[in-house]
Amino acid sequence: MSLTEAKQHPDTRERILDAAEALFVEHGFEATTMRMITGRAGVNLAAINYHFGSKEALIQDVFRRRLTWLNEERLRALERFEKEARGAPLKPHQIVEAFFGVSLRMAADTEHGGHTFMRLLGRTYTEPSAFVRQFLADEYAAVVPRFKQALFRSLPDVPPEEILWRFHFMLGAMSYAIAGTDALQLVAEHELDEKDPEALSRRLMPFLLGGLRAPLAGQAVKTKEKSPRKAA
Amino acid sequence: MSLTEAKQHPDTRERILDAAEALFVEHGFEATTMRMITGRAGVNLAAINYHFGSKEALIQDVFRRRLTWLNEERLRALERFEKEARGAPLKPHQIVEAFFGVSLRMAADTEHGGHTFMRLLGRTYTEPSAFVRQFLADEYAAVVPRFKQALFRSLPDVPPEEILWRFHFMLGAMSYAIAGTDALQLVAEHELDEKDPEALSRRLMPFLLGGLRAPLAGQAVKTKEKSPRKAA
DNA sequence: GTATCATTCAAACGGCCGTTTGAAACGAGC
DNA sequence: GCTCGTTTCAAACGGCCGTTTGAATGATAC
Repeated sequence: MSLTEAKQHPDTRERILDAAEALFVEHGFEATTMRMITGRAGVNLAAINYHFGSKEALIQDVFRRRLTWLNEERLRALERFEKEARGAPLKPHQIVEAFFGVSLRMAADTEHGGHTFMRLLGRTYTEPSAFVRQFLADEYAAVVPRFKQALFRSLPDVPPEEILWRFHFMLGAMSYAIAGTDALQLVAEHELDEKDPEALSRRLMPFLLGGLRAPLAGQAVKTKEKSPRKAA
Repeated sequence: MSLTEAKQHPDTRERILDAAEALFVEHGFEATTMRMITGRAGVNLAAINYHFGSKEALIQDVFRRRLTWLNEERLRALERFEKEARGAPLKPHQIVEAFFGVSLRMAADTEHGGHTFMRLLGRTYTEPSAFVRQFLADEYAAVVPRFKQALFRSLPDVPPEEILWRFHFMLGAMSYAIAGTDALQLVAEHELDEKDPEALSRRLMPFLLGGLRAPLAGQAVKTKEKSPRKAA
């Protein structure tokens, strides 16, 4: 009874997932040891293998816990817009909003770990480990084709291949934006004002749309001409 | 003499740097072991500690070997434009060309390892390891303020803070673009055509410029609503 | 109480890590 | 030839890795 003063164990699994998530962001998968995780979580070393089976399985569960919901939410947002449109092609800003807006909203949640997770996710797109990449590919299998198709319909004048590249560029911009302050300090030696995450969305979304709808590089843009400002 | 048929050792240091560079891209710093590096380089395990002192020092030398030149080249390109301009502010596309064009040109060099290095560099912006981040900050100390100043002058109507963020977004887009095919396969399950690196430049530069010059989010760009939310 | 199941624990396992060592091999100058 | 400084080599070092074990503990139902 009174022997254990703070020993309460409010779901060992969850404590481990939280600790692992934070440590993976800080140090990466390989550099994060089981002893670091269990130490931070305040549980026994063997708890990871007992509850998850292996370190690899733990990594996958860290992603599954939030990524499944995130992708479902992305699809729900897209479908909401498509319902509104009644069969008409969506506007680019709607598609961008459905995919990246949902992500940024999760990144804005600093209370329940959404921010930490989105940083991890951004870091992981470039993660080379084979099994992680395979895992991500599976998790995205349901959502990516839907957004590709929506973009193709939305921008019929842009070659599909070009659209895929720009989608990729947008992913990169967002990931850096969220992984954020770390790399940013390279650019701005002093803290860039607030952590206000809604502000990030206000900054990032125009950039993404500007890039997505930029004129194609059909011919050299370099000439002295005055870059024909095309109105949307 | 004829005893050694293929034993020729064309600079052990260089062989180690090449092997390490490639392996760091594939597996990350932590997951790449000295034995993997020396094995691939065909040199003795102790050679790394003999020639570089430690694994950490090797990592730094891998970067120094190319990054110093890259940043000097970036500065040279910027200064060339500034000389042309005779004191007038540069055009955004010139600044972007000076910074990112040089990078993309190095990424286009698949013969001498420039491509491998740029992939590593992109991966490393999000690298959390403290000493790597500190090292990068030092290496960029000479070049970043120059480009910041050029951008501020080039876009006097855009708040400096906004410019820094957009520079950051551009960095992210480029890094993903170069780190490239790996994360891209998430989006395009089949190979995206060529590896032609000049094509990447043709695709990326319009995107970057479109993002950089996108209208601010001050007011809604879209006709529908005015997004009355305003705090700042 | 006793039996049953899930969970926690301290301790140990083999294996690979980055690094060090001392001797062997090499090469240039004489 | 020999010397001397540089480079390579096989072998070993202590230490930490992810995982496993078997016993202790807790909770639940009878």
